[in-house]
Amino acid sequence: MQKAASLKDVARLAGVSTATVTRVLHNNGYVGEETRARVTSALKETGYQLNVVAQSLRKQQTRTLGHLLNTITRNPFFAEVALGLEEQALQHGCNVFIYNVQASAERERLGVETFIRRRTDGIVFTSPVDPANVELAAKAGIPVVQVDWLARVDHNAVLVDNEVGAIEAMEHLFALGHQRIGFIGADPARFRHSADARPSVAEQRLSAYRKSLAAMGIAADEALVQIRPYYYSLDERDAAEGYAGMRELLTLEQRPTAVFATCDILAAGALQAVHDAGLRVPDDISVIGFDDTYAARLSPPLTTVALPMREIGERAADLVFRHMPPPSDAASEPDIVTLPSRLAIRGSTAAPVSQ
Amino acid sequence: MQKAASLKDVARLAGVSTATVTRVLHNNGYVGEETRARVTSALKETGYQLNVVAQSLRKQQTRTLGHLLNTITRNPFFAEVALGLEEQALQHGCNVFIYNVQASAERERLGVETFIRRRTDGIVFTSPVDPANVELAAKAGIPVVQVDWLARVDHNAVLVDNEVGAIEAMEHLFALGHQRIGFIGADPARFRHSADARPSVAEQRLSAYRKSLAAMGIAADEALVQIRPYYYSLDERDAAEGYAGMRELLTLEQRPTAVFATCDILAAGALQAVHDAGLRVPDDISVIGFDDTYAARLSPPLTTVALPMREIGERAADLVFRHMPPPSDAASEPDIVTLPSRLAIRGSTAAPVSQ
DNA sequence: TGCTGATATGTCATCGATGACATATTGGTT
DNA sequence: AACCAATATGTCATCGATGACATATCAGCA
Repeated sequence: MQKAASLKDVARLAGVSTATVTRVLHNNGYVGEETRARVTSALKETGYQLNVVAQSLRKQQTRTLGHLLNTITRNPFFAEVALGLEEQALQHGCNVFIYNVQASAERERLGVETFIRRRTDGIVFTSPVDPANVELAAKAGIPVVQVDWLARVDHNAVLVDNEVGAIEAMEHLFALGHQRIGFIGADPARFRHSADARPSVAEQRLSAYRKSLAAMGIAADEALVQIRPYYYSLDERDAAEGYAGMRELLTLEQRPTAVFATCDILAAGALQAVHDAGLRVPDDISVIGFDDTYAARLSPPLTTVALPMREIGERAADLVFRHMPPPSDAASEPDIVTLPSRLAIRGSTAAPVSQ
Repeated sequence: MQKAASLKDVARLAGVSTATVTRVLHNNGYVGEETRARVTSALKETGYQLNVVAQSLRKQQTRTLGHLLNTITRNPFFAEVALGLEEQALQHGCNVFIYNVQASAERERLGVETFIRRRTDGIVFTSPVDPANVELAAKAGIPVVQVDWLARVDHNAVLVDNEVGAIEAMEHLFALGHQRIGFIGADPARFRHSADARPSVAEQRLSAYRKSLAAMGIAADEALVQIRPYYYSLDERDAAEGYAGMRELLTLEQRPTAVFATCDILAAGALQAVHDAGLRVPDDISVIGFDDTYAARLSPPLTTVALPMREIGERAADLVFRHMPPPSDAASEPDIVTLPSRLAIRGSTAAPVSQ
């Protein structure tokens, strides 16, 4: 409960000046053998712990990152990103401030202002809500990194190529022999930010589905495309949408032999629908998911497009540090890193029964 | 990119002293009508943002909490707690530093020291690894709150009554008419911290299972108790353990009509085992889980003991603030808050088929 | 002897905000 | 006229660490 010792206290105890204590602490400059010993023992005795607040003020650097998380309640994807970010920040001696934005542009703005006032050395936006807020941070001179999605290419970003991932998923199904492939996904319109913004994740996955079919010369059948209202709530609501989507597909006169769901929760709901219809996965119908949230790793195991979540966070941290002043060399140009996804083949996909 | 304006800059622009600017900023003391206007417009013009670092140094208060998370990779339980904590901290104008401990006592110590150096106003341990680290923080005079588990009762804590929760789960099964109830759970021995420490979560749930049976006058049958090695990894490994545990139970000559699993992932694996054995839940066998992670909310929906995760985080924040200096009144005594769990009855439990 | 460079240590302004204190100007009261 | 309280604003030490700079000592060398 005694207030913490300051440099001055240590200096007094050791009978030296504060400058000498600093020199011992950081092991630079000249310090006599005997003096060093006295200071060291004084440090021990007082239980001195550096005051990082004072240090930050003096050095004009807080060794702190701000992480704006667009949680949309519980999203394991983002939690994993946060972990990677924190891990990597630690490597650089930085700590991370968490700020849950909850899909609100207003809260996101508050978060940015908080971080500006706290003089964080960088800000990471995981799924930015409003591009204007990214701009706000950048204008304050703080290095900014966007994760998962970006509206424009003016700033650093760590992305996943959703299109490639989706195409690989489709090609996996093609390779197994599927031709009639259903789609269950979120409504892209709900996630469009502005007319000139880059396509949303939902849009990318849907368009990749269409492109894949076209590339295979398979005629598009809109009856196979189930666009569902929810996305990213990641609980029973979304599972229910996946369930409903699959139900629709199963009632088709000529039902699909495989279904591509744009996220694991939708896929999980879809699996249940198959099961409840008295059919079996993957014998009667294959299901493939996206994201590799651990919903995919439970039972039954789901084939899915795995995103390197941890690594995304790590790379985001790296980008921040590359752009911290003084900007390392040419680091004034925005860096855009795109990481590959990986197809995790589990038990929910197999060759179709020949008809 | 221009460095941020300071109070002095604003003062100069407005032609007043820094004291006056402070008064305008915090709206206290006397400020003339016309002066206020000049200052206000100077604030606007410079885009002034308070330097919280300097403020913290001066006020000897950082408005910052440290959150030590014993993640053990991805645990949605803790993520939800973190959210509640952050949310509530925000209400008090505080931001939260995240620190992932990854089950390492050494890393936990580093985290505590980091927070001491950063002079956080409080530290929350979610599932502390080593009680000594809690002590370390407390000795530095920082209010400490333990979440989920505590070794001794010397410090504040927010807990859930695992025993009551488990008993309610058992009583739910009894009420449905089950008598022969299996158990699948973690090995308590793996989670014992020290001889004199309070029982671990795993121990509490197991002993509640035994007590419930005894209270009903049902003879204990150790063949029904499946103690499995893993716990809290929350991925396919744990699901596999649940699967294996259920397999064992199903091969019993007289198999249980219901199974109590001490976490949802074990339960999820168990469900799969039932399914693969050609049996149906809940028709042939009931399964009940614990925690209400969203593994329970997918498909098929799982009856489970729901923990108020968000609220746990919120209460933890409250406790920190109650114990921040000056300690509010009698708040020098440790506060131990125990929150109730809630039985979330979903589709995985039903009356047994009469035999 | 006097000079140089290496070694050793102290002084102090600085980072930016705060608030106690001092000072100055009112209008109103006895 | 003298005084007081309310109003208005400025001065400056302080929080703690840092590092530029000044100073001091000493060994080695010309």
